[in-house]
Parts: sequence; structure tokens; C-alpha cells
Amino acid sequence: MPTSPLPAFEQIKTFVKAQITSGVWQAGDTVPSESALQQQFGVSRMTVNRAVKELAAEGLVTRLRGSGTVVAQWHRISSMLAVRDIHEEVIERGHAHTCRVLRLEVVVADAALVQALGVRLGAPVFHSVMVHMEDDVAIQLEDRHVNPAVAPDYLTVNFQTTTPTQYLFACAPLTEARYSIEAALPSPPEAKSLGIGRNEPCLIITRCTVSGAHVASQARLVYPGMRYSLRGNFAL
Amino acid sequence: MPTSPLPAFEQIKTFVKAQITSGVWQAGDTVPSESALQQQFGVSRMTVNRAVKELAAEGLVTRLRGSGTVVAQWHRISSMLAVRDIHEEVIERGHAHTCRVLRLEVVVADAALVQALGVRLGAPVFHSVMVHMEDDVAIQLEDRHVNPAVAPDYLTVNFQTTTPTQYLFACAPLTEARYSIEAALPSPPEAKSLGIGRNEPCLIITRCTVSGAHVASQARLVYPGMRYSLRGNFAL
DNA sequence: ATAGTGTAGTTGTCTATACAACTTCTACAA
DNA sequence: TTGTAGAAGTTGTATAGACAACTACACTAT
Repeated sequence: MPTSPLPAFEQIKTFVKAQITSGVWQAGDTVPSESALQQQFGVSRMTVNRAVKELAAEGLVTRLRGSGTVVAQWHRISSMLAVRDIHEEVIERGHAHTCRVLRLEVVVADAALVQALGVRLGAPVFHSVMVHMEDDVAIQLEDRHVNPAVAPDYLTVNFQTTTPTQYLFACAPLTEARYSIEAALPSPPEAKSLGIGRNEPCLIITRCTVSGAHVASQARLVYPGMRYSLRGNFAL
Repeated sequence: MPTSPLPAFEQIKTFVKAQITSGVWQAGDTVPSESALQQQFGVSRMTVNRAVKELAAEGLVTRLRGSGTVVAQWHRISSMLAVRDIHEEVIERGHAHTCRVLRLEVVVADAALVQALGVRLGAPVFHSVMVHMEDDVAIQLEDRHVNPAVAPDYLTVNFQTTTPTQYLFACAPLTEARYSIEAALPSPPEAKSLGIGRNEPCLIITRCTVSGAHVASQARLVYPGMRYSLRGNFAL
């Protein structure tokens, strides 16, 4: 026979979640204290503490030392949005991923790159433009500037077998990333490279990755709006 | 003097993070076992367990009972993307939020609404269209269909003082949400309501909220691309 | 009335120990 | 060679207790 249907702390979490989702406990209501739940379930306080602490980490309740635990005001309608490596994403869908390199060059840093990458004005910066295809359909245009201090051999990489994301991960461990998502029209050359009309809206993700003290790279990822959407879900 | 420099489990987390971000421990490398870290830091195993368990929850390491702990292959470049109540969002930026209701009516469920809300064909469904303004600038158009079984008094709500999101939360506790984000052009009436051109790309969030067995509502949120972007960041 | 004090209650952290569940490797037997 | 059994190592869960840090409230002295 199954010795443990569920660990005790999971049972407590399930109980509290059920009280909230059924409406018995509403936003702002106080949750029973740890000692009260401890007696109710006949477990030690550490077990209750773990259960409620994890619920707080999930955002379902808010805890305040000395005061108590209350049901969070609005359960965040949120989800982990993962901006992943395009190669893995395509492979996971069971399709073939190919890549066409349009540019791979050294450019001179202008004011915008000085701001973004933290290099000196006029310093060399690697620049690559490539189109990622999913079963021969263009799905992403990747326009990337790379800091030579982080990836000095960037220009010699074979991007038929390695994606820039993979290579940069191998060069230097990532410590920080900032991104923004917006809707905009592609530039004329971008539209041509993706094989779409100039008036077709695109989802544009701008991402800046940091490795320690250096900004490793800045990428502009252009997705045709008709062929791509970000999806997510949130449960409990 | 600072009474508590940092809790012991936080110091251990910081140490492990530093080893990873500095590249000393790379993806796939094994992390010292709990008993090894216990001796290294002179704390009990429960304290080490908490530290490493939280790092696993953050996605930095992968744990396998009986085998050990390894540095995660790809640190997820991800962030919590919160689709929040528009009223709170505007207020938080220190601006004034106003709302103009364009439609508030009962419609008859067509095939698409049957699919989305789980009501019967021809059943009544509430429909509202409103424009949210941030300091008199249109920032979001909200086109929403509501299941009458969940919010029977939806048509009588004063949307000058309450947003649909707030009202629906009060009606029934949310248990699930699905959303998708895409780029598209607004429909002609949507463009007119937002005061933008018909060729200006928009960020469109489609969200479906579920309360227990019922689908509570389906919302189409249209953001002018030039006035709005989703931002996020990921650190360590 | 006001300010300060003390007390009870709550959460945050930590210890030392114990057992369970699982993986990995070695040693031994068929 | 193959398969099984077992030992060692690792993580998962749980306990009983302790102290610290903080809040909220009642009470007291001014």
C-alpha cells in the first residue's frame, strides 16, 4: 500500500488553497496562526511553517512577523514568462530549426551602443543579424550586438550548429537580464528578411544580458505577429 | 551596529550563487552535498537543506534524491510577468485613472463564446467595452465577455469607481487564468476608440479567467504599441 | 488625554536527531 | 558474463524545542 498519499506539508497547503479558492477565506481575511494549524493537523510547527511559507512564496498569502498571515489582496494573475533559446523551442515543437546568417561583422560603437553595452565610443563591437526558420518558415529575426570583452571569438562561431544564446552561455555565466516586450512595425530590411509585409505588426523583444561587470550582449528579436504569440497560464 | 548581518541560510545561498555566477561551478557540475556544506559552514543540515532547496525552487540548481545536486543546465532567462489590474498600475505610476464605458449590454452566445465561456448556444452573455485613460490618454481598450452565472449583477456595476477585474475578483475567487500575448493591428472601431491610426500595431493580451467549474470571463485587452510595453528583469 | 511600558501572540530562524526513499557502486554468486 | 544483494551516500520529510524580532493591545503613570 502507498505509505504516504501526500506529505503532511502538502496536505496543509492543499487545505489552505481550498479555503481560498472556494471563497471561505477571502482576500484580506486572516489565516489561522501556525500554532492553530499545528493543533488542527496534529503536526509540528516546523511543518506548518514550511507549508505557509511556500504559499507566501507563491503569492497566495502575505505574512508579517508579529502580526499574522492574511490572504493576499489580489492573487497575481501572472506566470513565468520564459524567453528561451529559439533552437530549443523549435525542437521541442518537433520541427526542424535552421538559421540563415545575414551579417557577421565588426562595427564601431556609436552613442547608443556605448549606452547599452558600456563600451567606449568608437570601440569595436561584434554585430550579427540572422533569421531563424521553423520548417523553412521565418519565425524570428535576431539582431544582436556582442561585447568583445565577453566573447572574443564570436565571429568564428559556426551558427549552423550553435545559436548565439548557447555560445554566450558557454562564454560567460549570465548574472542578469532585462527585457521589454512591445508591438511595432518592422523596419523595411527586417520585413524583407522575414518575408512579410511592411505593415504587418511584429512582437519585438529587446533583451540585454549581463555577466558580472560586463554587459554581454543586446539583442533585438523580431517575431512576425501572425506567426508567433507568447502564452502562459496560472493555476490555483 | 547591525544586529543580524544575514541569516545563515542566506549566506549559504549567496555563496553558492557566487560560485555559479563567477564560473567556478559551471552548468552540469555537482554541488557539494548537504553534509559537506554543513561542515564547511558549521551549521545544521536543516539550514543547508533550506538554502539549497530554495535555490532549486529558483531554478539555479537541480536536485535528485539519492544522486545529488547539480548546477542547472540553462539558467532560465525568465521573469514573472504580471498582468495586473489596470487601475492599480496607473495609480502606482502616480497618474489619474479614468474610464469611459462604450458598451454595456447583453448579447446572445455565438459559437465562439460557447467555446470560450462554456455556455449554451443562444444563452445570454454580458458584454462590455471600455477605454481606460491614464491622464486623459487612452492606454487600454478592454473588450470583455462575462459569464452571467458567475457575476449576475455585472450590468449594474458603476465602472467609474470599480474596474471589471476588481468586481469579478469580489464575485468569485479566481482559480485559473490563461493568456496569450501577440502583436496585431486594431480593428477600425478599436483604433477609433483609442484615438490611434489604423496601421499602428498594438500589443493584444487575451485572457481567460476561470473560477472553479465556470469560466468567469474572457477579455481582449488592446494596448497601443507606442504607449505601452511589458518589462521584466531577471537577476542572479 | 497622552505618552510610555509591559505582556501576550505571531512569525523568522536555527538546532540536533531520526527515519524514509532513492541512486550508485561494489562485492559476490550463479 | 550476468544478475542479485548489500552497503554507502544523498536528498525528502518530520519532530520537539529554543530563542529572536516584531506587532498589537491593554495598562499605567504622568
